[in-house]
Amino acid sequence: MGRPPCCEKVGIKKGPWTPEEDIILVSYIQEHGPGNWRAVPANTGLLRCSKSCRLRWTNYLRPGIKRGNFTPHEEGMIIHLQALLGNKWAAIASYLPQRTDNDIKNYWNTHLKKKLKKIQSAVDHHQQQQPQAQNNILGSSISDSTTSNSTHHQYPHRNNVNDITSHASTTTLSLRSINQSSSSSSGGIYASSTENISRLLEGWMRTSPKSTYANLVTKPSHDREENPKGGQDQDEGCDHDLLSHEAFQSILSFDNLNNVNAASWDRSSTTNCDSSSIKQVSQTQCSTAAAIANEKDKHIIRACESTNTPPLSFLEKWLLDESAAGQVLEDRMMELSPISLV
DNA sequence: AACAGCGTCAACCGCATCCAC
DNA sequence: AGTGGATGCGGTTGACGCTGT
Repeated sequence: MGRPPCCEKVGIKKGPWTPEEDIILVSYIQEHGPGNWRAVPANTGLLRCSKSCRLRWTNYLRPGIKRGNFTPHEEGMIIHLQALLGNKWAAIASYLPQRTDNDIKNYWNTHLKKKLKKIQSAVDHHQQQQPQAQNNILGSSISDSTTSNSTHHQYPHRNNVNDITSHASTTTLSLRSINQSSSSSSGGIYASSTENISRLLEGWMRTSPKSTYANLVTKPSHDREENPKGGQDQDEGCDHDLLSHEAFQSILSFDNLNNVNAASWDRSSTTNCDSSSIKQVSQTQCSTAAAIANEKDKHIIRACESTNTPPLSFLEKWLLDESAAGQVLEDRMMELSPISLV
């Protein structure tokens, strides 16, 4: 007998979320924090299944999400990480905290795959024309990033080095030089969505000024930080102006939802530190790293072990070196390894 | 202007994994 | 150790918008 569905299919709404539903969901999560998704539809009256609520939150409403316009640096990181981890989108997303796994997956499938294919075919074509020159190009670009280790070591899940993505180093460089007509500019959908929610809120707040969400949007962020379980009783010093679009955006921003962040980022921290795939990769790579590390690396690994913090993985060091030290990655490394990297 | 084809991306589905009991 | 529920993840789908004819 198969497993029962995660929710009753009858009476469950499907398809795109409305701004009203978004408001209800955000309001509920603001009050209770993410998690216990099963309870969300029951407690909010949303005619959505728990999965759908979770997905909507993690992929769309969660604070700190950046949409559209992938930067060349992000592209490079995705290409690298995809080559290294395979289609472990959640793991990849943990290195790009502002991006969701869904976003990255979509971007990979719609943009990067094609780009790499194009580049690969160009490389192949070039190789046929000038095999000697091409060997030099590939040789130098790969060795740039792999030092003395084999490609197989760099991309442990790959067996077939002919896979286009196994040439990530090459393609990354190629991508940088070709430099992208980059990126769909589809942030507009989100923007218009939040505008809609903002507009809806205007009317909604007029009728229910005492609502939790009204408290949320008018309460100074420090109050919320200090009173993570809602703190509805401390709204002195803030007026109750209607919510502007900008204000709504700021509500959804990372900084102003700190009280939820601890919980809402459970997903991201999960993928940062606890996700099995990352754990596996980190473990593998740490042992690999230990084998080849110089004194500095060994120091870092030892320090991580002694402080019980996830070690700065070989992957991260490699990415940092490779990606010209993206700020996000650096920040993440500081998070993971609160030890001096000197 | 109407239509077809294509690209994009939000959302769904089903399986995997985790976790409490 | 086994079981079942909850959650996470990755592949896929379908609606929608854009572009070319």
